Amino acid sequence: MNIGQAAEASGVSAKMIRYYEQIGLIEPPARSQSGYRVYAEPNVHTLRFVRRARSLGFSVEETGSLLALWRDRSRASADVKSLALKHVAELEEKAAALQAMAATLRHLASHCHGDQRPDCPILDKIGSAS
Amino acid sequence: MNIGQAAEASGVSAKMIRYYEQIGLIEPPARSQSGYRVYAEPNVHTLRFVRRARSLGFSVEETGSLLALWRDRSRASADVKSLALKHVAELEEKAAALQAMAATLRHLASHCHGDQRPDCPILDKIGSAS
DNA sequence: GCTTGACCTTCCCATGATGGGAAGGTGTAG
DNA sequence: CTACACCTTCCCATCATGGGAAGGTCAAGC
Repeated sequence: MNIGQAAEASGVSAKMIRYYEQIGLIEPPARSQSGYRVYAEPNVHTLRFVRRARSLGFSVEETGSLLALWRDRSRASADVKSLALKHVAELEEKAAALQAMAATLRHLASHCHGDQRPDCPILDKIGSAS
Repeated sequence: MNIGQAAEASGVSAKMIRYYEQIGLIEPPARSQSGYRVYAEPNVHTLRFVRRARSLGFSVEETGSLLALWRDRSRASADVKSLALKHVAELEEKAAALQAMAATLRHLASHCHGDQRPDCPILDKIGSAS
C-alpha cells in the first residue's frame, strides 16, 4: 500500500503521515525499491489511532504518550485514565474560557441597537472598559 | 512615553506592539531623535482597545476591522452588532466542539477501572472505534 | 516501445500570535 | 565615566497543517 492509499484508509493526509514520521511519532515504514513508502495494515491501524486521538483534542505530543501506552501491554489502566482525565480538565477549561468570551460579547451586543445609528455600546466598552 | 511604558500602560507586550505595527494593525508612532518609538495617550488607548478585542477572542485581523469601525464615527451600529454576533457564534461553536471532545473522553474514562490492571477501554476505543 | 497522467520523493515556504535572544545603540543615575 | 536599564533591528522557534516546485516512478493505452 502506498502513502496515498494509507491516507485514504486512515483519514490522515499524506502530508501529515510524512510529518508524523519525520517527528518520530510513527515508525518509518518499509520502502519499495524505488523509495516509495509501503504501508501494511498495522501501520494503517496506528494511523487511525493517531487520527482519533487528535480528534479528541490530544496534541501530537500527547498522542505519542497515548501510543506508547497503547503499545505497552503491561501498563496500568490508571496511567491511561489519569492522562485522559487531565486532558478532559484542559478541554473543559478551554471551553469555559471560550464561553465566557461569548457570554461577555453577547451581553454587550444585547445592548446594541443594531440599526443605522452609530452609537454602539460594544465598541464603547471595548474602548474603555477595564 | 517609550515602548516599555506603553506596554506597561496598555497590557500589550513590547514585542507585540512592534508586531502590530509591523503588520499594519496600528499606526507607526512618532520616533525620538535616536529612533526610539514615542507613544502618547491616544496610542495607548488604541493598544488597550486591541488588547480587549483580543481577549474577547477576536483574531488580529478581526481586531483590525473593529478598530476601523471604532474610528469611523459614521458607521451604523448594525455593522458592529453583526460582526460581534458572528463572532459569538464562532466562539460558541468552538466551545461546543471542545465540550463534545471532553464529554466523549470523560465517558470513555468512566468505563476505565483506573487500577493496576492493563485493560483500558479508553485506548481500546481510540484504537478501534469508527 | 513510447507517451501520458497519476502517483511518489524531498525540499522550501506560509500560516497566526507569541516569545526568546543576539548584537549593538541610547539614556540616566551614581 | 561607568554601570545598568532600556531601546533598536534581525533571526529563530513554536504547533499542525497545507501549498507547491522539481524531479523520479509506475501502469495503462496506443
